[in-house]
Amino acid sequence: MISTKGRYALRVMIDLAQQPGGQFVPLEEIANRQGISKKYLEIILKILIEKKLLKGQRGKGGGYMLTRPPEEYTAGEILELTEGTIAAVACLGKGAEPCARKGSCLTLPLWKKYDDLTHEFFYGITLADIVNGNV
Amino acid sequence: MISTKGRYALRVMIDLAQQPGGQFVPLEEIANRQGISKKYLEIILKILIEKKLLKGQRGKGGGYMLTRPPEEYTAGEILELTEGTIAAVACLGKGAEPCARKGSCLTLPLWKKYDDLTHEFFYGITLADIVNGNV
DNA sequence: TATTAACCTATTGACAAAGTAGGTAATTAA
DNA sequence: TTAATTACCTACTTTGTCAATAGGTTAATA
Repeated sequence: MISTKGRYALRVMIDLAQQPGGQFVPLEEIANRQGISKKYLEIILKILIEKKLLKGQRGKGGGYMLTRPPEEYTAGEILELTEGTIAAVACLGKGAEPCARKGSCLTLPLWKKYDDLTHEFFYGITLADIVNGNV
Repeated sequence: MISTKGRYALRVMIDLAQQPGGQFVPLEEIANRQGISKKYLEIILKILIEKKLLKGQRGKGGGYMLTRPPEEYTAGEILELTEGTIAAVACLGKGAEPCARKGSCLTLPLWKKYDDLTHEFFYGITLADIVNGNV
């Protein structure tokens, strides 16, 4: 299940995509609009900056800004970078230790198929799609 | 993410579907074959019995047995009954309290679409499909 | 120099996941 | 009738993550 981290991250990115581009938006504005605690948002924005999805600027007139146009972000990218993984089962997660039953596991094909489906779905949707109501 | 509860439940159901029908299989056998602790399996089997997916019989010659033919169980049913829900986000889970942002949430359509996709996928696969390698 | 606003480290409380422990009740075979 | 078998039941523990809070530091601007 997608946690608040990923869900809030997506909402923040959408929020920023809806603001006039090329200028910084303070955290406080985003937090107020989205109804999310400022302190908690900080943590999420920090991740998004580390992953180069956003850039930040300190001091007066500072805030946060997208680093690319909205059509160049996918929902999959945002979710995977904030959640760590979007795999449905642990054995398919990033950096999972190899499962001993791998060769004989009858459920593995099922999880693999679902995993592919999930990735195709979320990586096929851009921020622009969401903002423009094409989803 | 699907927890061990749901994943083990699915494996147990598959295991039973692979045994000769019409006779009880002791928990110990299942646990040994699947490499799952007996005590933990008990908890999972208890749920499966409450939900009528299995029946149990005590005493010598007792054990667990499917209540229907394998083609009449879906993966979705097994996962949803053991996990509680297979929704990707809390606001779509079973018995979720209504979200205040529901009307204006741009991410809701995304989650809803993924939720539909997920349900279609798992409810479209039967135990028989899995056992017969059709997945 | 005061204000704004991002950045940083640490801590907390609540909860669930995953599993353990030890006993009780029912069924069958000797 | 007794012993063996096996499901069933209640309670506990351990570990970890989620979600958030608290309080301070650095950088940029007016």
